[in-house]
Amino acid sequence: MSDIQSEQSQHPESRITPEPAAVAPVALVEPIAAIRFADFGLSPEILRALTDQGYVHPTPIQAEAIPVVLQGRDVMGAAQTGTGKTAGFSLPIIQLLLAHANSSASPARHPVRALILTPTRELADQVAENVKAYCRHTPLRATVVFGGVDIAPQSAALRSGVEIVIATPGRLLDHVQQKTINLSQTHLLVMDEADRMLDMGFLPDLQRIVNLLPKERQSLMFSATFSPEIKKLAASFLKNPVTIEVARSNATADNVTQTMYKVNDQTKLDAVAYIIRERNLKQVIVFSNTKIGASRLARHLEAEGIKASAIHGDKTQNERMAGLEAFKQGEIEVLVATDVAARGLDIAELPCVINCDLPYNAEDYVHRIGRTGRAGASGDAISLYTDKDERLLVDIEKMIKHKFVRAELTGFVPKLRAPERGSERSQERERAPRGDSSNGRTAERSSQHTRSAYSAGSRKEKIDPWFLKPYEPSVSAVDSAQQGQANATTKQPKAKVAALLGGIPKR
DNA sequence: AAAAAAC
Repeated sequence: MSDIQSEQSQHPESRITPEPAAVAPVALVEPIAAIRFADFGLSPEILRALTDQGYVHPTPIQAEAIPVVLQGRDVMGAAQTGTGKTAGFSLPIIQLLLAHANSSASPARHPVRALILTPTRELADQVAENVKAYCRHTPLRATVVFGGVDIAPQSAALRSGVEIVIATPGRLLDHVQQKTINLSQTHLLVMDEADRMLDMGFLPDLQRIVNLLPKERQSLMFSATFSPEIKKLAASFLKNPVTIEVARSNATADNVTQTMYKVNDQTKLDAVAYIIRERNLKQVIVFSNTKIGASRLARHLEAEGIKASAIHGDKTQNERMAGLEAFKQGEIEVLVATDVAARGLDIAELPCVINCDLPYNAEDYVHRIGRTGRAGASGDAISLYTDKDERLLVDIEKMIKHKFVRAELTGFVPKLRAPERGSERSQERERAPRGDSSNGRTAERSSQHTRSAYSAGSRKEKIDPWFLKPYEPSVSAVDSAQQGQANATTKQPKAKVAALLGGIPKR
C-alpha cells in the first residue's frame, strides 16, 4: 500500500494501482484460452449462438458458474462489473431448459420455466436482449416484462407462451394479479444485481414473487457487490448454495483509473462542464444523487453547449429509453443519470464516468464506475466531493480497500453567478420544469411506497481510521441506522428484516 | 438523506 500512496502523491491524477490480486487482474476479465464453451456440454444450438457473436472462450465467472448451474446447484456469484455475469447464468439456464423437457401437462404448452429479475427496466431490457440472442437457434422463447410501457403487448407475448421471463418486480406482480402469468412451473430463479433486489425497497415485492414459485427450485444470485449482511439475507433465499467469487466482493474493476476532486458545492456544475471540456470527453455518463440534480445538470451542460440529456425515474419510459439509445448512438455526448443507470447497463466502450455527487451507498460507487472499463477495456472514473462528503468518501475507501488521493481541480475557474436566495433545494423545486417528468404518475408513485421507518437514523460523527477496521458496509436501509454506532448490533437489523418478511401482506 | 419499482 505504501508504494501506492507515494506513487500517487507524486502524480495526483495517476491511476489507482490495484491491490495485488490473487490472480493477475486481467485474468479476471479475459476469456480463458484453455477452456471453450464447447467443453461444458452446451447444446449445438447454444454454441451456434455464441459463435454468431464471436464468443469461443468463457470468462472466469462464466467458467466457474456454468458447470455449477448445470449441476442444479444454487449459486451466489460475485464478480466484478463487466466480466460477463449475464452469460454466466443465461447459458446454463438455457441448457437446463433444453435438457429437461417440459414435463408439465399444463394447457399452456409453454409454461414459464425460468424467471430473471432485475432492479431497473433498462437492465431487464438489456438482459432480455442477451437471453434472446442466446436462445435464437433453440425452440425456447423469452420475453421481457417491465412497467412504464403498455401492458397489452406483454400480456400477448406471455399468452403466446414463453419459457423465460425477464422482469422488474412491480410489473411482474401486476401480470400475476391479472393472471397473464403463471409461475407455478418456474423452477429457475435468477436475481441479477441481487444485493439491490434484496434492498428494503425491493424486498417486499421480491418476497411476494418468491412465494409464488415452486418450493423445489434452483435459485441464482449475481452481483459485483455483496455486503456481509446482504450475504446472510441472500442465503435465506438459497438452498445449500455454492459461492462463486472470482474476485473479492465489492472490488472495483482493475482497469478503471479513479480520481477524486474536491470541489465547492456551489461550483459543482461548472466543475463538471470544465472536466468534460478539459478532457475533451465525447462519451460520458455523469451520475447525480437526485432526479432534480440530474435534470439541473443536464440543463446546465446544454446551456454550456454540451449535448446532454438526463435519465431518471421521473422521466417517462419513452424518454428514458430514447435518452439511453441516443447516448449509445453518440447523438448525445453526456448522459446525466441517477442511480437508475448505475447497475448492469452495458454501454460499449464507454471511456469515462463522472460522479457529480458521491453516492450515498458505497456499493453504488462500484456499480457506477463499473459502467466503464468493461470487458477488459480501460476506463476513467472521476468523482467530485465536497467537505461534507468526507464520510461517504471514507465509506467507499473502506469498501473497495483503497485510499484515494484527494486531488485539487487545478486551472478551473468557476463562473460568477448572481447569489441565490433561500435554500438551493426549495428554489430548485420552484424552478423544476413541469414537462420534465411527467406523465402524471410521478407524484402518485413517490407517495405510494412509503419510506420505511428503517431508513431513519444517523451516522456516527467520529470515525476510526478505515484501515484499522474490517469493512462494515451499510445494508441499504436495513441497518444504516445501526451501522454508525460502534460495534453495531447485528441482531436488531436481522430481527427487523425477519419481522418485515413475516409481515408482508399476501395479495 | 435518495433512487428504484405497478397502475
